[in-house]
Amino acid sequence: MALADPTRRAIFEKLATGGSSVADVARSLPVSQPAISQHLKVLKEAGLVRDEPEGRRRIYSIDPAGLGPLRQWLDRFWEGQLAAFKAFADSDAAAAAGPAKPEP
Amino acid sequence: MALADPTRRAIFEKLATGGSSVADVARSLPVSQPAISQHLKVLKEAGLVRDEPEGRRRIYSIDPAGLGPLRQWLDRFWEGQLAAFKAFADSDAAAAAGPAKPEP
DNA sequence: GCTTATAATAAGTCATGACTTATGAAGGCA
DNA sequence: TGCCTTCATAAGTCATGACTTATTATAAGC
Repeated sequence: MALADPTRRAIFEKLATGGSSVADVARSLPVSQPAISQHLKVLKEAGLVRDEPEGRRRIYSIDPAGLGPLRQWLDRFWEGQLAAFKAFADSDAAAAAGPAKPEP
Repeated sequence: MALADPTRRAIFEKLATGGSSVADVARSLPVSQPAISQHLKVLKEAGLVRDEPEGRRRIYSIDPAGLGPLRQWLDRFWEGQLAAFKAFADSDAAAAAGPAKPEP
């Protein structure tokens, strides 16, 4: 998971507010510029980020094409949780704790 | 993030199909029993899993009380993505690529 | 041409954490 | 009580990866 690292999530959220140059991202975080470049490389390979040269700078921004697969991934993940909840609802523990939700 | 590790996700998904003993989980994965116990400890501290003694075994299962916060976390996270998408929709790149979604 | 700004790569350090084997603790059963 | 099963903890190994400094490449301005 490319978004497991907190620094990478911070970079991602920073870019969520709009495209930024590498130096701009580096200034907003307590890490060096090469570290930012390395993180951006990972994010780019994961399809979550795109870059575009602008003069001698390079503007990074969220890649909207990557949001779809990410969304699907999260949805699939969450379906697992719902299945788990259903398994719980059908279990004895649910009866003991009191039903939090009526059976559909 | 307690679910960053793939082994821990496998354990979580295993428990999503129903409560299991530690040995049962260990049999379903190519890691030793102590490793499973250590992972379960992390998941338990994260509030994602609960345990209950049953005889000399210990049954672990998804903690439904932890699903709410997890859901909120995912939702907040995804809101960030939507904001990013909106930022993209308002940008020049969106105009160049063609609007994927009309402005609300 | 040369210098400066910006970003990527190289190379290496270091902490984190996932895993192992060995051992201890506690419950069920003869 | 002693034995066996089940799980947790201790202690240590080892790989991964996040970070650093140093260097290289490309674009802009003199």
